[in-house]
Amino acid sequence: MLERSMPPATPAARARTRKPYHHGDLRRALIDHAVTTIRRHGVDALTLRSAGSELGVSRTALYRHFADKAALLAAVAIEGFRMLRVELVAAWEAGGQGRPGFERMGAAYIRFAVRNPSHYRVMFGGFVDQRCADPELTRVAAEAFQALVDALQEQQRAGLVRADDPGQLALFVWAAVHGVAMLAIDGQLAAGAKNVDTLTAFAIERLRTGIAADQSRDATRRGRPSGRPDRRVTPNAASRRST
Amino acid sequence: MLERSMPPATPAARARTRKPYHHGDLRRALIDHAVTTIRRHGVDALTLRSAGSELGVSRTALYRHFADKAALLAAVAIEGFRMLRVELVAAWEAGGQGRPGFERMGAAYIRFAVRNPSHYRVMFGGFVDQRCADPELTRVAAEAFQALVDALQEQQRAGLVRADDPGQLALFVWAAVHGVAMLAIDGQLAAGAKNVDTLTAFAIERLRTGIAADQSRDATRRGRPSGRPDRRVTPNAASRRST
DNA sequence: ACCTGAACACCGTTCAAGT
DNA sequence: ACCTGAACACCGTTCAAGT
Repeated sequence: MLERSMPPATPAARARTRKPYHHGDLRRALIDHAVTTIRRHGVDALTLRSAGSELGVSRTALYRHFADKAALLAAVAIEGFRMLRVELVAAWEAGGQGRPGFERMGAAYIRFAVRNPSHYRVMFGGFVDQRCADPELTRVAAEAFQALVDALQEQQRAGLVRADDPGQLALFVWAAVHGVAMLAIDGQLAAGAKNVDTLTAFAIERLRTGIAADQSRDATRRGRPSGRPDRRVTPNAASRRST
Repeated sequence: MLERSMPPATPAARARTRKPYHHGDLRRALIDHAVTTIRRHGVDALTLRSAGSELGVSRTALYRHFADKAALLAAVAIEGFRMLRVELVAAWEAGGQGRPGFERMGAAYIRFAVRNPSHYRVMFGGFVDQRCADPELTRVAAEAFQALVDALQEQQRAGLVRADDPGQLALFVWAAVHGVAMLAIDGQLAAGAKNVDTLTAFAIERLRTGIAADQSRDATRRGRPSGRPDRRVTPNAASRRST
């Protein structure tokens, strides 16, 4: 009764401490339920009615937290992009950047998709309509993409990656890794993590070769030490991605 | 009346010449309607009821031609894989095989997706459940994939592509080109065919570099002429894809 | 054979009504 | 504020009945 008569001042603080009608944090529970259901039975099996009854609330209670079903899926996608960005940056830095960092980053991308197939499917499955997408979703997606652009630009400065437009390079790398991730979570590869890991390692190595600065030739012809940066790089071209 | 009293002997011939109740070829019309509707309003907008009323038949008439809605989508996917394979092989041969053939093949893949986004989305959107998929769908998908494997193996024999497992190589190449295709048809690229063409050309060139046999070094070190095949190739490893 | 129309068991969403 | 229950306008699918 006391905490009810003295609610916290800010909405954020209130959201953290409120004691709702029937549920602790229905918004959170709805997102978790969506993730679990999609993982177990596919995105078609996610219905608002079953979600409500599963969570012990009415089947319209969800409209207190989300505008509609698409908004619930958008929340899953937003959470996914945030997680993905964190894991990509962590892998890049844990690998000490450079070439091993790039390899770890690629592996981290596939690992994220395999461990969070529900998030990944919603993020890239086209369930959130492009035209009326949540601006927050657009933002976090761009931020995750930017982590890849940043890594490529740093490698360009280190002379590891060829001096093409970093935006183009990033789109290419993302497309390739995304394709492998889809193969992995769609069960198109023979069952078992072994084939996924094998293809992942193979793909990242071929990718790295494909975008590598022409080291062997350059190193031979110009005798430039590998630590010396190649200044033909045009980092500005990457900061604005064509979207 | 005469043709009714003397029906053709085989079911196939009968299907070709029958004069149905209300429609010329309802099966064909349903597939076309599905493709048009998906292109214009997305796959969610495809309902059996609207299809029926649009085509002037009852909303259950479709069950005479398809087991259910998933079977209709499977038919779209099957048609798509057949078309894709034909176009891939045609591009490979029109390019005179080898390196220009490979480049044309990659461009043809993206072009197919851009020109037939409905087919492409159904083929790879996960609408056809993996577990109870039509065996015909599995077959035509494998045949389209095989066109890529064949092209890679021929390039291996010609010393153009490195001597890795052709199945792995094909999975990697397909994943990358698929990712670009998805970007292209999902409107993730800035509008206009120019950006699609630019990214396509860029991706194919980086891909080719990534999977190329180590020509420059080999040619220099071993002095082997480019026409001479590299016999380290293991073509057998590719004929059975891990599925 | 091929098609119909009513019926069944579902959906997402809205909204007046409760506490 | 937050939740409910009835109602609305949809689905895919089944099936006895028509021609």
